[in-house]
Amino acid sequence: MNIGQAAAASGVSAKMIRYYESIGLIPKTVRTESGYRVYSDSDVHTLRFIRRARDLGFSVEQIADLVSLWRDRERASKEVKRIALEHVGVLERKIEELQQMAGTLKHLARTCHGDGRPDCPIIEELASEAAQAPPLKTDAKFGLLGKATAR
Amino acid sequence: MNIGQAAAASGVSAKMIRYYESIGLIPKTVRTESGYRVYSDSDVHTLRFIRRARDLGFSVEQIADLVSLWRDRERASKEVKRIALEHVGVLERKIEELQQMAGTLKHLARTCHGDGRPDCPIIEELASEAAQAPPLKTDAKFGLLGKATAR
DNA sequence: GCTTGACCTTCCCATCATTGGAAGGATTAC
DNA sequence: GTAATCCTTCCAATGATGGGAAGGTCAAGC
Repeated sequence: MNIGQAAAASGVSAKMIRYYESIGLIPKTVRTESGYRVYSDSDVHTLRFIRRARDLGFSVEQIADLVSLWRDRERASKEVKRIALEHVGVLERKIEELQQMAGTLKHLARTCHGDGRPDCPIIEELASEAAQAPPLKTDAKFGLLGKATAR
Repeated sequence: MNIGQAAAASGVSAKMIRYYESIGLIPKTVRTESGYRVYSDSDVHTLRFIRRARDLGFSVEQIADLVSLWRDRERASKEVKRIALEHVGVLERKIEELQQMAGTLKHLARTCHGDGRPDCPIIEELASEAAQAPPLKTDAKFGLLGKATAR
């Protein structure tokens, strides 16, 4: 079948199939005389595998590992589990971070009238001085020069 | 002060300060004769405001709105609250999505031995046929042609 | 046989926020 | 004066995806 049909059957867009091929996640396919890519049911199966992993938030790099583990009949489930749990850890850290953000904002919104008055705790909090301005990445490769460099 | 000092004082990297200037999030600064950007304490205040909003996950576009609302003494808190709550909604949808992913993976990992044996429910689930392959975005602008186009 | 329309190809560009680096000029410390 | 550190602009890359142009191919209908 052609790429469009493989896309429809796998749920991975034709664009992405070509991209996955270009980065080596999937091998180069056979082509017709005129250059059309040709896919087998087995290829579609692989694409569907990839799509599921992607839907679970795995990165392309992780997916590459999972695909090769999938192909390896002798694999140890230990490795798969390790990748999965590592990813769970990443997801959970991200969740916590978002929850922190949402919590802060909800709290601020709760104390905001939300009417026509200009008073707004949300803005006030954002503008407040009481913030640590920690990990910085400036152009400077070393700390600030001297002391009274400011003007 | 110079950009490096403004960066250190605000927690926004020099790179990002220039970027924010280039996209118009912050106005162009005064320059010294030799072209160095010069920042005031007030500018640093703005940058810190921006950094906080960014830390709360607001997009640059939203931050631009928040900054202009901040500058507007006559603003209605209603608008600020609307932006904040809209963002909370986005965050919560994202959280739910990630929780779904993490939940599925944890469930799969729980049923995986994680030892040297090749049996692995995680891989099996990813490879299973039982998946809907719905919303697709192919190159094709219309559905598949005819019926027996495949070869 | 020829047109038409849907499909395929490659190539480039854009996203979003951020970082990295190169090449070169300015300033400061010593 | 020199070296270290800062600044400048410009270009590129990230990750995964979509948009679109320019052009070739295929199948159907006339």
